[in-house]
Amino acid sequence: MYICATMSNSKLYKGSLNTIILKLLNENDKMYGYEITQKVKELTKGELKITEGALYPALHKLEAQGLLDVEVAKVDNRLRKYYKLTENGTKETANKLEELAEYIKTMQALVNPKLA
Amino acid sequence: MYICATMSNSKLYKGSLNTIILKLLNENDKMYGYEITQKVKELTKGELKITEGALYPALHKLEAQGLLDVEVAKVDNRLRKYYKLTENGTKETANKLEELAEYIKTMQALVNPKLA
DNA sequence: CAAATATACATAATTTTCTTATGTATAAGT
DNA sequence: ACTTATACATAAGAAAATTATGTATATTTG
Repeated sequence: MYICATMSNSKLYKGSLNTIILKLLNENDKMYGYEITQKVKELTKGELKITEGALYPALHKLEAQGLLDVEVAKVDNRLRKYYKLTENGTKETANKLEELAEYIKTMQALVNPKLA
Repeated sequence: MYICATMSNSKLYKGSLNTIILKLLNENDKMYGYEITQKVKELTKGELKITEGALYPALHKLEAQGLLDVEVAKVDNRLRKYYKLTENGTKETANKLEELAEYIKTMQALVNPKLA
């Protein structure tokens, strides 16, 4: 028997995954997919879990948009795909971060109008 | 000829609409749909526009979930549907607001780890 | 040493939640 | 008269997740 005690992966509002990926790559120069999932888990103390079904398609799309470059490596006989920001990716990171800040401000105006 | 000068309705991250609706009803006791769209526009100084295609289905769903009660009124020969929180709706409002606060904290941990 | 867990990628089916487009109807402004 | 505002509604489509699988190698553990 198994009693589920986990908090059903507290909400990742749809639309913020790209921002997270770009920001992490902005800080860490180059990362591979699995590393990103672990980093997010670590930084949020387990609050947020990036699922593979969301992450890998997102990485592929960002690459297709020219925001990321890929470099394949073999470590311990296992494949790794290192992603890093292109020039446009760096610009887009700034945009996304501003968008996020704007969103947070907007939501606070709605949810906490006294502080606005 | 028409040159579009609008900022393509600055991002509403998917998942936050219910929070907004519940919070507004928590503050204003009872509101009707159109009123909600106007209130959001006002509070966010035009930054956020709730589309009808999103709002009405959301209201219907919240009602179906037992979080809202409806009361139909006729004002100036026009229909209005006033929504108000049920008891469960009030509880869920608190949950959603906590969820939002959590999300903002989480995103700040990711995007601004120096402050964490 | 067999089994389970961790590392590392990937994709398909489905669900959720929007946007866009359309429709109906009345009231008020120009 | 025509446009804009008020007030509801729904359908089609898009976007972005979740969930469920699948493959493969390495490491830990009982």
